[in-house]
Amino acid sequence: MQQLADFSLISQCPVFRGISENEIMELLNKIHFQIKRFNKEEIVAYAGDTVQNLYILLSGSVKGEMIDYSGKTIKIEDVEASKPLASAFLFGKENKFPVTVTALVDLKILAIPVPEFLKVLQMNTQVLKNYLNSISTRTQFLSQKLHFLSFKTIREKVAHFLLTRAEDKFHSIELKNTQQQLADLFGVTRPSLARIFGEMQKEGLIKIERKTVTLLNKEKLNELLING
Amino acid sequence: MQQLADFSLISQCPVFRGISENEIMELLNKIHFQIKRFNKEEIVAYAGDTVQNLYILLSGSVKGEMIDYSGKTIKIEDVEASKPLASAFLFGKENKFPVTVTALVDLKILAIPVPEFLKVLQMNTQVLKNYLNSISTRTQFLSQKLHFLSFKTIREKVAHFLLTRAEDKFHSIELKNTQQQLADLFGVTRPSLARIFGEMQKEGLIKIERKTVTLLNKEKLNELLING
DNA sequence: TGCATTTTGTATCAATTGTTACAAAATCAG
DNA sequence: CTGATTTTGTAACAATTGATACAAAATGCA
Repeated sequence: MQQLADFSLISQCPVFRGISENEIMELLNKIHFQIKRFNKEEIVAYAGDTVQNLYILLSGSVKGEMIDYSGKTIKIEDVEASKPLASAFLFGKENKFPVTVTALVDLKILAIPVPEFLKVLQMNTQVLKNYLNSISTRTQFLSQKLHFLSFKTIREKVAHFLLTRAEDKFHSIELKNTQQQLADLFGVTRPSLARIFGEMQKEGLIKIERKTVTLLNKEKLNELLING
Repeated sequence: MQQLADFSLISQCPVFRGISENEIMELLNKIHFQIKRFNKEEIVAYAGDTVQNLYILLSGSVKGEMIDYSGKTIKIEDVEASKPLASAFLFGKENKFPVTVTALVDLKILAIPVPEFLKVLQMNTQVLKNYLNSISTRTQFLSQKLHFLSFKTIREKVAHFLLTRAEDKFHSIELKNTQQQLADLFGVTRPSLARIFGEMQKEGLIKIERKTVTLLNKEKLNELLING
């Protein structure tokens, strides 16, 4: 009975999405795995530990923390059921936990050893696709974020943001965020962003009315990205 | 004969590393693939095209370029035989060429359709491992770079760099780069970096002799990362 | 409508970094 | 060793952004 509930949870995990509970049962019957239980506050994995299993949180939630050189901990992120832990760190050169993982409540974790998970990937095309899509999407997200961070000045970030939003043909954009939210997105202060908006408006690059931004000179906006 | 030369090239590609040419022949016999030829200057793929094949450059080299809004092109990177093209963009939400790919010389490309490549991944554990390792390593590289960029001031970057290099126990580091190279790594100018080194030395955080940096106060260096 | 709250525009000053320049120190080749 | 080249230390000034503050404008709600 307990097992049945688990399978239903597993099917909600991104890695097993689109697969029936019966199929999941069949798959898992063919491999070795463990269901581990942790009590609240118990440490699930230490930062630096080699990742030897795919861990899927079946119930409860965990926090990820980094430990600095003086021993203090800094919280990084929370993960809730039924998501995998460190799924981007199963393979590759640095297949180690980037953070120390601690149970926030009593919880259960499905642990599939990497060699067994490889078998699953080879047995089931859907799981293979799911996993490849998941880590690829993550890579692409990081790539975009990195590209965005490569713009150093606020002007460049704004120009890139506006040109990306405007696509090819359109010349006006509806902002759905406040300046504060945009500023957070760009990693700058709100007054600094407002200053740039004001300057770009004075220079005739854009026109701002309420929440609508009109691009008056796409060519010059684009030059901002290239030259500097 | 031509085919044999190709297989030898394929075996040097990261995705097929560790697999004998015979095995590669057997694998490829079971799937559909194409060997495409492009003339110098011919466009292999346009930015935005959906990536529908795994492309492996068998001979020659290509350049990747982005096209900006005014139609100008900016060179991004070159790829030479026998590397894959856009291998991180076969899957995921944005499985599109991030750049326009142009042949630098006459060249040959092995094109394996994604569904066929999935079959290869399921038939051969080594290829599966190679591919997972390759995109995971890339993700981890991007993660680290992103983490590094999250440090805003030069002081933070230097502190993080020094503490990471010093590991846990050691207190001195041999710099193997010039200040100029370090400055490029940090994305700052050389005089700015030198200024920070000077300041940190005056404050008693570090001591610099020739190429040796001694960490005099790890705790304070660490505080730089937390507080600011 | 009228009032409270949120958002925006703007100003001033401080902090950080870039730019440019130049000389001292270190390294290298002959 | 010596002279040429590279690397480093440092200074003065400009440019950019952050921090803080405050009023005007917009928005939301009773």
